[in-house]
Amino acid sequence: MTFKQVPSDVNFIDQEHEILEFWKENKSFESLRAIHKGKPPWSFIDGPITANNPMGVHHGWGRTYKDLYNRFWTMKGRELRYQNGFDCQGLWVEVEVEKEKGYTSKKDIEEQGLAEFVRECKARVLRYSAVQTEQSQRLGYWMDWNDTDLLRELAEKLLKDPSQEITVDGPEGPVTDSVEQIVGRLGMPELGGSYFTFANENNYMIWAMIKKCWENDWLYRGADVMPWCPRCATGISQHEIVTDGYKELTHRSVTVRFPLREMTEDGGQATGPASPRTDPETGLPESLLVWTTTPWTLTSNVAAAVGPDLTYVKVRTRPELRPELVEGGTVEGHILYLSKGALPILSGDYEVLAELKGEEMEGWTYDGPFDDLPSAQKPGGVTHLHDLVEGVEQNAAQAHQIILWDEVGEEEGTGIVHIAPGCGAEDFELGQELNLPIIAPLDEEGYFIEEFGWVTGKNVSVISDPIFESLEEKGTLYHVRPYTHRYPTCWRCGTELVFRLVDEWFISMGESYDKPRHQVTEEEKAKSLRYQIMDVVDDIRWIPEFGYKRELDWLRNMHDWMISKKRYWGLALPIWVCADCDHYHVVGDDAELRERAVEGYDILEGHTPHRPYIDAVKLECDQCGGTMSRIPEVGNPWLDAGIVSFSTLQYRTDREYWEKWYPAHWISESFPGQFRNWFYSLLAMATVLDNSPPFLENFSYASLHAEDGREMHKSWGNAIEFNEAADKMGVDVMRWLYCAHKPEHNLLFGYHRAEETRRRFIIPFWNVYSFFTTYAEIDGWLPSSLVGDFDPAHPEGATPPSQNPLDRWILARLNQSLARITDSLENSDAYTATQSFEKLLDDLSNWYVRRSRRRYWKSERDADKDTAYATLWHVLVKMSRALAPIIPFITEKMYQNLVRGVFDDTSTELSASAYESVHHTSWPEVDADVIDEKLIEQMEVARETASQGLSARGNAGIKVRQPLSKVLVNVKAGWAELDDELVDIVTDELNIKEFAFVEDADDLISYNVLPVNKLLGPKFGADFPKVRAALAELDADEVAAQVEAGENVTLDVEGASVELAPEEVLVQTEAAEGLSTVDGKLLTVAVDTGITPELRSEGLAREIVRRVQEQRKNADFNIEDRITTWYAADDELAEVFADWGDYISEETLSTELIAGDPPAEAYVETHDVEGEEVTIGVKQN
RNA sequence: GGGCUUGUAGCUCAGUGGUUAGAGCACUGUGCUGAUAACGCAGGGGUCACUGGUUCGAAUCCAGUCAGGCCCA
Repeated sequence: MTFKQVPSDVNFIDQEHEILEFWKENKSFESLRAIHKGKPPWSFIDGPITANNPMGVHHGWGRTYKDLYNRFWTMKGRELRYQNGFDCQGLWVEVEVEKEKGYTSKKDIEEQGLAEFVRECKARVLRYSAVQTEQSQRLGYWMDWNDTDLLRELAEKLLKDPSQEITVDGPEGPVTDSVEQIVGRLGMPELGGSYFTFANENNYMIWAMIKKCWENDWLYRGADVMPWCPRCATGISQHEIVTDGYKELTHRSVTVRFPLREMTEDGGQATGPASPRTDPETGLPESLLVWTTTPWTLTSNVAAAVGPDLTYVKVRTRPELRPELVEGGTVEGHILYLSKGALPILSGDYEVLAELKGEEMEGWTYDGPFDDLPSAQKPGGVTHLHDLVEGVEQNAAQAHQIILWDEVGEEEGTGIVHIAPGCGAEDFELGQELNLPIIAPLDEEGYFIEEFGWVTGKNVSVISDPIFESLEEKGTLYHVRPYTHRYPTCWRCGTELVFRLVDEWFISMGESYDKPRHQVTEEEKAKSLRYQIMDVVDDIRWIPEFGYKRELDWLRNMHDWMISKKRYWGLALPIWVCADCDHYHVVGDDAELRERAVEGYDILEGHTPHRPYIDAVKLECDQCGGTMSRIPEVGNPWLDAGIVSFSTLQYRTDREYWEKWYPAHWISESFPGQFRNWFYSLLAMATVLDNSPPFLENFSYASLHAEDGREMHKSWGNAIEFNEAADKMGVDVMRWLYCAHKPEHNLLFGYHRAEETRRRFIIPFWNVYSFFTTYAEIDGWLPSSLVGDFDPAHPEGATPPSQNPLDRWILARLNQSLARITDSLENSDAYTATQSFEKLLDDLSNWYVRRSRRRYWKSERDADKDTAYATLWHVLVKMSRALAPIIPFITEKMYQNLVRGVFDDTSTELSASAYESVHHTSWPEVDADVIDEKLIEQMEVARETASQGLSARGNAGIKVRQPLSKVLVNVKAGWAELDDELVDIVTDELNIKEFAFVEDADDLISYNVLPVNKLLGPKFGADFPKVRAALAELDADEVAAQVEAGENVTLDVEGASVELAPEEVLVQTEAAEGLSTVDGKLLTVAVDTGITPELRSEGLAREIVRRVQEQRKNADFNIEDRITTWYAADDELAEVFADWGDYISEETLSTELIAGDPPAEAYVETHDVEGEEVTIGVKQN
């Protein structure tokens, strides 16, 4: 048994599929769990992914981090839960199911039946959880995944017959239950697998949380005017609207006259339609000028607001001056009131008659734009929320008057704001303060309700034109203009939102005190959930650090949490309301529900706690004995996701288990959005339930964009689907690309980046491995020294001993890098880890192997060769094990060959039992003893010497193949000269015979002198530029000599003599005379460019060797094949063959070197070497 | 409008007051090679977003402006 030779060109993607198959067949993940069972826990709680569509490449980014740290901490000897989560409930699923079924409204859902709709939602989630599971597996994400066939089967059966009894396998044996209940128990200990937020336990755990809020007096039923989607027929909460919602839209804004009413006889204001108020001077009718971007709200006008301190103007319009500008309108003028700053809004000629303060206008009454509709005549207005207008006797028409409001500005509009308390949040607040009537005109789907006359039954989306026409008819329309603004839209379906008066349920966040946090008292804190959560936030490590500030900022500003939604598929809010007395009660769990139910529990029995079955359950009111029904609303989906640090950790059923796994050591999601969503809901719910942090470290990352820097959108043609990416790039490449990026910056993802990543890391790494196996197989080398000492957790064993400086150096670098990588990964810093790996690989591939090739290549198998193999094998095994969490496929492939291929029970030579998978091994240990800092520094100097030497050769135009006699090196202060063993490496690399250090660089260079800015800047201040100039005047060589001798340098600065100490002068070197010199930071390197006849002959010999090697390759010989070589050459080249025959034979593995024409069966080429022709033939022996 | 964050080569990004601002990719030239899809050496490529300030000296510190991203109003 020996290593398998590995080609350098390999199909990584096919290989990944083979490895997936290998893991599956061998149940490698299950074995991993068995190995680590009972070790100290490392708790990761997964943020649930919405199981509604296939996952995208942006999910791949997050899942790579999750898998990486799961694997890392596993290797560090911790036990993990490996539970993935699926987010299941909510509007997003409903919307997709509606699309699938071709539904267009809530009516369709209700007509088709809620029970069926909810089953469809569950089935969709099951189907896509299967898709996402398979995609995650493709990524190499090791989790406790469900059998995807079973998930799909459950989806089918659920639709066919949810009550059918089935038996499925669980970790502790088979479980039998109805299909519906099996689905409701997914993720529970008896079934294992991913958690699903629709699970019964998740729902009941939220009930317990809401009950606790209720008991703390933090739950309330509120009314508010909220953004509302008429298509989805539901309110959109603050969480949802802020980022995803706003769009730049152009609407038609309308400016309207509100005619003022005449004063009453007693000097008061008219409260009903009265004669129009006219200006005593001109006799013209007077109006307020009012502007709005939402014409439909004019139907519900109640009042008009002015800024008390703003200046308003009384304006006479003069259409009669230029009647040609008046299209079909009256040429008679008006008196208009508007704010002074809004004058530009006026069209046509006008004349300012007077100025007045807003506060002077308070109480003026006016005729509303739609007082002719019945709605304006109803006392209190029109709303089903009667509580809000209790005691309001006036109707809207009677209530029309000017009110004062500080928030009125004049940047846009007319400075007079139309107030419709049923159509705007601020309007509503004002209306409540002033006890105004409320007109709430729209039903759930945006249709005008009864009481609106001709408007009734029309939809808000088509009402603008009829409104304009009606205003035109009445003569109150001033003008209509396009207006572009940021307007909220539905994040799910894109429909423009309207503002609608609704009653919803809220969790109170408590007051946000207007003072620094440390001044908030304990009593204030006890009342305010907001500050309690902030304290919890303090106990968490946030990566990146600004996450801490973000979360606190959100908490300072957030409104009460609206937890209800008027939809169908979701958490059934456990709130029951009495039909008789309006008292409500919150149910804390299933047991309480069963106990208190007076009706309908039999209908729920056997079903999961979802609509419609849960709605059948009635309770008895403990206040009045009436019948209580559940409110129809379902819960906000962030409740579902936020409860998982309790629900999935068996908080209600096994407190010991919960204590073992709570809080999570680590959670991770993409930060856009999550500070207000998942992070927030986790924090809020943990604070309510346990007043403790639900996680200790939060690692978050930015957004994934396409390579063009824009967001990925299918319609833009720049989107890449996950499956396509995986099978075109390969997931190791994707994972490296994801990790080799600073997470707080947006990641640009695409095929060019992937190709670059592959070439930068994956391919060179594979090629080092390929190099090793090629020669180790030829020589039959095996890591025999480990026999008897083999530890499957650390299969590379102890650092192999070596006297070779390159070996010692790469082993030092390996362990130095590993120390840094370990530290980085412990601190969730994959970026730094990948940078260290890339540097290490560069050292390994482009220096260690480059310089060590001959040790593997030489013919005889000696101790040095064995040491070389032992070193490279050790480095490859240890390095690939450390890389395994990041790139699990390629490292598995290497492990199977490098370790498992030889340490096998069946092997006769190395009988030892390796783990089946690289992922079963432990995190490699740093061998600090071999980190020889001095050697690492010396090698740096050696590489720099070689680099400058090559540069010097290049400058002189001499090929590297041509040997030269001498290289001269001056090492600058602070750096040590090279040891002999490193000198050999440099001369070999440079192809130069003799290496000499020179004490001072005089012979190699000339000088340039500069002031040391850091010292002389402060010393001379503003005179510094003059000192610099004076120094430049002096002879540089002389100054350099003085400095070298430790003498002061004397300058003449505008007649004054100035002394500079040696350390105040910087001596720079410049290119040389005679030699080819390169001056660098550490060294000055010069090569002697003279070529003697002997050197020339040797150069030609190397040239010949090179040609023969090329022929071997062209002839497709194997690396180890022995050959016979013929040559036909004249003069100088013939001599070279004669003089250097042994060398040429040895290098080319030629057993014979024969002068003369090659036979027909040889592979022959004719070359031109330095103008001379030579024919060479090669033939395998 | 406020908070956080970013702006450096064609691209991706390093660079926390000091000599001539760097790396990788891409491009050009050249060299090396029986592991490499590579690699080495050299070259072209810069308004360090802009303006002002502090300083002998600013990509770096300060103030403001502009632009992008995230969050909030």
